[in-house]
Amino acid sequence: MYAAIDEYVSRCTTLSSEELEYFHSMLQPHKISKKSWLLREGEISEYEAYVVKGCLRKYCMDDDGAEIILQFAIEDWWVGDIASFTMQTPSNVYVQALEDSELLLIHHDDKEQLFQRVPAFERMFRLMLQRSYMVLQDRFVDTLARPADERYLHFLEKYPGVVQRVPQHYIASYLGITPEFLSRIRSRLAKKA
Amino acid sequence: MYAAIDEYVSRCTTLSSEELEYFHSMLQPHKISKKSWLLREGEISEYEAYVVKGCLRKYCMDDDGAEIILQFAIEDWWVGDIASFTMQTPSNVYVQALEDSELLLIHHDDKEQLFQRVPAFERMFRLMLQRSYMVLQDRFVDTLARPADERYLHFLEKYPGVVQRVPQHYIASYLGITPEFLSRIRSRLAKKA
DNA sequence: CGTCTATTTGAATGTACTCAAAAGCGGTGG
DNA sequence: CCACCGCTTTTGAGTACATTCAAATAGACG
Repeated sequence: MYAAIDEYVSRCTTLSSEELEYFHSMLQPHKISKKSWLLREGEISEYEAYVVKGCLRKYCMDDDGAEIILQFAIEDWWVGDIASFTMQTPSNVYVQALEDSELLLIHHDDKEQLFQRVPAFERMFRLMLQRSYMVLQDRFVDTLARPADERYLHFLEKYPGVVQRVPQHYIASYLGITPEFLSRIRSRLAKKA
Repeated sequence: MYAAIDEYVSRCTTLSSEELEYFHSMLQPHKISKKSWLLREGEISEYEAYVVKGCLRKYCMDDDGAEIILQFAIEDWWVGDIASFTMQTPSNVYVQALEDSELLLIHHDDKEQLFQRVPAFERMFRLMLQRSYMVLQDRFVDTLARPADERYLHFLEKYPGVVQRVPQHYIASYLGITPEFLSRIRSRLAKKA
């Protein structure tokens, strides 16, 4: 259960076995079934989730009611609404399972306590956040500077395995295009090869 | 010199006067003249900058050599390349002054030391980063979901004062459109009113 | 005043969208 | 096991938002 997350932590920092055990005690194993939500718009995010097994999506609604996918989270990713979680304010995003999934949840209050007791975690989560920021910035630049077909190819490279697991119209949403247009892109690419 | 940044810090955390003084000792006042760079692509970012007075832009180049503006930084903003600064790797962004500006710089090593000595700063910079992340995410969603004319109006609301200080084609770049198109948007809006 | 850069305007083009309908696919129940 | 239902993907035609290229105009600065 904890092998993968321990490996994750060890890439950021080194902990004593007591610290690691304390960390484990803050985590709540949680199963979530396909299509159910971990968080909905308007709710206050109590937990952040580490994905042990499965696949989720984080998305928001624009004013026209269209969904915009912000993140896919598969094994070894964290997912949550940073804004709602840290400020304990109503969320404007949804987090939904795309497959039956196994998560490790950390509660807001436990995370604060963890930071107090083991400052190395404050650092770890700061580094995680930095990484998320860089990923988002790259994606933003990509979206502005590249046409949709290139963005799709980049996506295939960056997230191998996700395409096979996720319905195509979600990928279109992630890329910022309509499902119809992604379909056309794929058929064009298929012809070339 | 330090009044504004102290106010900034006090919005995040409370410090003793020794801690505050120690913080000041880590900051280097720095003047930078219009059109010169604080950081160029390929360089390793040594400093992050707090803007006391003036205006800067952070931007990157796409593969076609077109500039994409990532951030404007005016008074009371921090600016820097998070990726290059934290990982001490070559930057892929530029930070350039758009006006003669006064900055307070913090060196990478000094920031690390600051985190060691005053853990409250680790927290402060994590909160700053969280805010940056949320701002970027909002902008990203805006860019995907909204047409350019609405994005322009949002920009005017969110950053009042920037439009007057910054050449229009930079704003177009920030919005992810061509200068010609922004010009048309503005003339359309002018007709309506 | 002249030069250089920024902005505006025009015409043609392209990328991506909308709406509509057909085809494909997967799960469920008879 | 097959038939049916709902959802996803594909295909087609018309459209819109935004771009490119070119040229004219306006502004800023020495």
